[in-house]
Amino acid sequence: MTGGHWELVLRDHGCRVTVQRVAILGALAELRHPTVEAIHEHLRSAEPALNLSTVYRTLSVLEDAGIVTHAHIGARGPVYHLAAEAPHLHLSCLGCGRVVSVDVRAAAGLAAEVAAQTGFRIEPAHSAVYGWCAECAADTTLPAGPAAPILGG
Amino acid sequence: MTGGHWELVLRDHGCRVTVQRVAILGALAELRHPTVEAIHEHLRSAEPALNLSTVYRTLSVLEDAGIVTHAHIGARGPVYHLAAEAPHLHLSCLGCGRVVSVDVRAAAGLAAEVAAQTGFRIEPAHSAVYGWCAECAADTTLPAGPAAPILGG
DNA sequence: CTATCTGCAAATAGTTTGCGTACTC
DNA sequence: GAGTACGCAAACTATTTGCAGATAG
Repeated sequence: MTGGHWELVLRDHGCRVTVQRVAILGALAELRHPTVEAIHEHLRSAEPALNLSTVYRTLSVLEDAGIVTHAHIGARGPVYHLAAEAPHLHLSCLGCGRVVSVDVRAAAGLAAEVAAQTGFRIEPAHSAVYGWCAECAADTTLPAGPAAPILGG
Repeated sequence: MTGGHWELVLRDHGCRVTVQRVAILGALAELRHPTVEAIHEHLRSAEPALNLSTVYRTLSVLEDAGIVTHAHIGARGPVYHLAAEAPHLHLSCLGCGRVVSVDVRAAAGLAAEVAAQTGFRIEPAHSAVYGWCAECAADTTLPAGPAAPILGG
């Protein structure tokens, strides 16, 4: 995950190498599920001149190149991560907002059931499933959610 | 699903009854997974003076009252439906954008697996799973997605 | 009659785009 | 040196808010 590594990745995908692109890839490797704003904020110290619109444009370029993907998690807008990461399903906590990842294999049963019922082929890696993380589920002061689980267990 | 029905529902939840609220509830019953804009558009003929901001405010009120819920499906923003509908999991097609519903029971296996691995308690009814509907999955002219399924089957 | 709701218009937040300069190859 | 990317500022879209008149209870 050195700067040189990112140069190779960019070149391999036919992208020009720029300071901004390497910095943004570095941020993606370092942060968990950053929003556009989070990436920009994270790089404020290292690259003070980095413009928010450049972050948007760069993410778009990196995504087109297949280096990066995004998922829609909650109202906070899309979050980005490296395409090379092991594909994972995003669990978004309705209480604290944290995002937990699980291997897409956990969704194998769902995929089979959905395919049988509707012919729909799901892409777990692109998806967000909402719910309550272990801590928030234990917190009875939170609104409705945890008190009335839809599925037993 | 008569107008009178919605009056009762509103009163039962401590809400004032207005033409706009009844109309919006009617639209929610009629449309599948409407966005705010879709509701507004649908009611254009019946309630030409209905303002978009009223739709936003009304949905917020109805949601606070527990009559309506929303789910985040794709980049198109939140979609709304009646809380009384059978809870369902939303499948959002990356190709054509259509939303398919399946019973939350399809996610029982996923819920158990995720709970065991991470303690996370999922809320399938609030969630969106992306993928490709039967038609789009068969369409080889579409980008990346359908050609490379992550999960076999 | 009082409290709340609605329509209108302006404000705000998030994202995209045009343009001239700076940088990569 | 040619073509692309960047920073800046303005445009655009989606959503929220303030206010005065209209409506429900």
